[in-house]
Amino acid sequence: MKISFWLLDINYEVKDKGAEAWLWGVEITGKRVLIIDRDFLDYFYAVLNEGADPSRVIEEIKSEKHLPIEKIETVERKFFGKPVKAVKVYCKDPDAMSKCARALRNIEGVNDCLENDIRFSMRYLIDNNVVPCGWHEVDVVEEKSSMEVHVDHVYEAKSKPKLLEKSDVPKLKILGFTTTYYSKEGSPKPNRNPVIGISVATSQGKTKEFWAKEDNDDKPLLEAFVACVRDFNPDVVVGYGVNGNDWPYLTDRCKQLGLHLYVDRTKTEPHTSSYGHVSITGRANVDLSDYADEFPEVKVKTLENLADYLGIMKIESRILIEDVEVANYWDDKTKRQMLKRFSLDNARCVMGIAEAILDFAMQLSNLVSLPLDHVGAAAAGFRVEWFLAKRTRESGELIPKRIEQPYRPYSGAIVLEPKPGLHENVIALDFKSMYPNIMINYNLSPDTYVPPKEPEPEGGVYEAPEVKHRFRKEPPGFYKQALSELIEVRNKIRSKMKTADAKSPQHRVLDARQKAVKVITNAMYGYAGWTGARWYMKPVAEAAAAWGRHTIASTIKMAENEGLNVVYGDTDSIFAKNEPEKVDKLLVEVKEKLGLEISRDKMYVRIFFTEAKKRYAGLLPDGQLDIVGLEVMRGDWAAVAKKVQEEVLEIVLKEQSPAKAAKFVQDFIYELRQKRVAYRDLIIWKTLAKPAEEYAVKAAHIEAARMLREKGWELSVGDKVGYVIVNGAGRLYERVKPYMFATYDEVDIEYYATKQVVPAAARVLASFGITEDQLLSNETKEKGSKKLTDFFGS
DNA sequence: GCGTTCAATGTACCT
DNA sequence: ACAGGTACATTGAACGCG
Repeated sequence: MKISFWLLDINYEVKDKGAEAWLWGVEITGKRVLIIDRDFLDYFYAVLNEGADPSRVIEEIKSEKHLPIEKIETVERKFFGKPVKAVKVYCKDPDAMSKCARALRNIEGVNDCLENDIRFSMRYLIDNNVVPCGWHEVDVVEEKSSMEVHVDHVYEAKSKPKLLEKSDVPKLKILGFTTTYYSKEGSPKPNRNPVIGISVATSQGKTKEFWAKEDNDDKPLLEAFVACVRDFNPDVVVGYGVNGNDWPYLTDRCKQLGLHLYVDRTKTEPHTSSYGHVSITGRANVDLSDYADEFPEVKVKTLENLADYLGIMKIESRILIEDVEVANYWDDKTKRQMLKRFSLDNARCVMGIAEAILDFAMQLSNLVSLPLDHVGAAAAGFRVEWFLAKRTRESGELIPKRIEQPYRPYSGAIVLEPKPGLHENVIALDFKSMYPNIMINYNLSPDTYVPPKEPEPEGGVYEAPEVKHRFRKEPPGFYKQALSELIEVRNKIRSKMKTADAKSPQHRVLDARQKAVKVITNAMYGYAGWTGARWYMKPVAEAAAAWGRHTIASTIKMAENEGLNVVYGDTDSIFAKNEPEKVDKLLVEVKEKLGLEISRDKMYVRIFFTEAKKRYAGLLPDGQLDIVGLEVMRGDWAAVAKKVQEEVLEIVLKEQSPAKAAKFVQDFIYELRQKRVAYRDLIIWKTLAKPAEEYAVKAAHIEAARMLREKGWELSVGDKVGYVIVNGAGRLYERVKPYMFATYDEVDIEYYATKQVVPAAARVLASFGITEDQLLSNETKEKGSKKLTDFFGS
């Protein structure tokens, strides 16, 4: 029987007869299925020394009778572009591969063993061209089994699944949840604090709540939650921060209570796996917090903030409850309803965010071939790496071992000194995908690099400016092939998108896919220079950067020769006074001489540069401000300062009246001193970037974190701490309090005036001769006194 | 002993 | 745990003074 299925999850089971690949999927009919493939043998390579005799090595391997080796064959492969002979060693037990590889490394003639570190599931996906979140066709027979598996059919595969062109996504059942723990003081711990609530929302628009009774006994609610999951039988389970918090907590708590957290499709419990994600067999467990980085505009990445940003639930419409307050809300019967509402709303937010993110997540999973539950947890470097690993099947490249390389810095891009002040009518020109195109044009790749001592190969080399690294022109390298394909695929998707209705599901899927392709394309250069990369090759990254510098420097020269006035530039962009005919000519000349495409990007009616690089603000034709690098864009300044600076920029750019802006600042400071600004606008957020003991100096946010810990609130690396500066003497770090522990009365308003609002405003206004002192003086509030406008006009 | 100076530290941003 | 280039606030030790 032939069936078509969409691959949701993969795992493997080791049985006496060997390992089985378990493919979990959704049939085209909508049936949920498990397909078991018992016909795949895991393997690794023993790479031979040059000139070694393969048959002798094979004899020796065969003599190692104690090793669970099933089959051996000689093969031709490539390693960093060089042809090598290797012995492919098949093992029945995937878990014994590393042991085998270690033993075979000692055999004479064996240079090294490779790919023993590729896990069975990934091996299966790569070798058989089976792709997560993709459709396949496979021959199967129904399995007569007594196994308790929560799907419509269990099949045994009678062929290898064959990838289909079909690119839609089946209708999936999604379940989102949030939890509430009860702890009077400090972070909840599974060994002492019960789960008092779990709220659930599903893709079918239903919600469910499980709350503890008066005795706070969580056993019944946990049992009810498990039953709810099994009953709904979702394909995808989503939450926010679930990999690090909820799943470990719930698993541990259930263990304490003697319960089984059987939320999967077999009867196993959630378990931590690759990249720290939690695996739920037969379902895709997706932690939405893994995708928060896709939204850099959101600075403090809480569920509430992300939902607000995505327009799912506006924060103003909500009652927010801090962790510190949860127990109080629960204990106070008059407030308990608010806590329940808060939790349910959060579950709805989780479902809303899932709907916004899952398309992208599935396309990313499909593109790089990491299962949906792995791909979010995998860092950018690993996503690129698996994308490349997947391509070794065609290229015959062996996958290198991961070797931690010593860090060796190299020079990167050029940033031009901006011409400070206001400029009218400026155009930004930029190279699209500069590094990827450079890597393609000059065939920069780990397998095309020609080390200095090697003679120039036939067919010639490209030699990078300044750094002089050489790369063979032919054949096309591993990176070039991958990048060309990515760029071509993205162009195809984008042209296809134009023919699809912008609101159609097809358009959504295509847009998600082109974003996934873009992310991987843009990360390839960084990957090449990452010391943790399997295909790390510093000369590749260094040469790309050198060609980038050459490109932008040449472009500036051409622009100036053309008579254009270049006012700024960074890496792959230049900003110039807009003279359309000259720009037209430049675009053509650059393309001709450099073989790279530069195009018009943003047009600025007016643009303002400070004296610093990477910080400017421009007025766009539609009236929007484009603010870059300034305090407005930063997450570590109090909202008061950011709001004032934004208003100042608005006045300066639109009305061209620094005096009016200065007046606004003075008035604002008056309001600030009257304590009329919202308390939350005074909070400063900073990330804990390392463990407490590793800090060499004292600092405000570290001190605030210490105070939280003292009260039992656990913080870990990567967490953001919100604090305010309070009245008192001494260093800044001696006058800090976590914002939930301080009151408005304690706040040191003068700090916010002199160290937040005024510097942020002065960053802009200093260019117009307005000093911090002038901004701080409140003389405009006194009747009859001279106003700044008297000095500067309006 | 005290105020000033400046390199080091730490975070977050830009492309 | 993709790269390097950059700004900026704050700390804290070195420095200068007499």
